[in-house]
Amino acid sequence: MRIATWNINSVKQRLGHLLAFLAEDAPDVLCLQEIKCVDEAFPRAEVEAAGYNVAVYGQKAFNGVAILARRPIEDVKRGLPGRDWADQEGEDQARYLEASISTDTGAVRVASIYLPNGNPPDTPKYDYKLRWMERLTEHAQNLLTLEEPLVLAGDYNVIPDPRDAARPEIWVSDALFLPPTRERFRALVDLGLTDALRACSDAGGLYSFWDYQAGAWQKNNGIRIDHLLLSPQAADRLQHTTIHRSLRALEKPSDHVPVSVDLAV
DNA sequence: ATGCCTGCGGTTCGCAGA
Repeated sequence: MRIATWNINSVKQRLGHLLAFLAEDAPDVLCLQEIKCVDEAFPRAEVEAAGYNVAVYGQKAFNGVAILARRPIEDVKRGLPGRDWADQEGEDQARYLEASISTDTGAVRVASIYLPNGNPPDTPKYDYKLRWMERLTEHAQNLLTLEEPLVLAGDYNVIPDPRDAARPEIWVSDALFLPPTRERFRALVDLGLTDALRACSDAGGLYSFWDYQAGAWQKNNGIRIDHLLLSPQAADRLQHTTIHRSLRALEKPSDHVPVSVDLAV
């Protein structure tokens, strides 16, 4: 089965691209981030007509995550345990959605993750990012005790390694690449998770995001920040990881492209 | 050194993103 993740940067602006991707690539599961709408505004009818079930955790204007799946979506959980950290206005941020997807050989647990950006680093936004990462790690530790196929997929807003940026020097003071960020990402992976792309390739130049500004796409000035982290039971079944680069060349693209894994289940 | 773009809310600008 194919499980994909995509920061779509507004599902309303990108509905055409979304339906085309579902039709042409036909992933079994698609985790979306930055849908930027409330639950009621998600284009559920169009996505269901394309053959997908939908689980949404949205909010007004910002953030928002969803899980689309051809098979039934069960045991849906909105937010990290204990509710998400409140922002300065006291509202919860819709950044984590988890569910179980049935397969012929058992269930796969999937999470759609939109990890906080954290910039600028000398502000509470960075503290929020680091604490969110610690809460995610604590939750992942609990999920791993289930010893089931698990895919933690999403926009982590983390550049794990210098080879994951075309120009690492411009990110050295950025919340996506600062040592505390990378250390916490490493701590998450070190629980026993596998970075699916790195299990398939050691190469540089494999990016999932290109900024809209300054011709980043045309210069291939990209970074790899969208990741699928696999439990041992999922990693054992990993066949392939794909970065769907061509979507960045479309008219009115998202600044991120989908990344997918093929699992032998 | 700064802004470069894009989406959103709400109004022609500010905020957020990365």
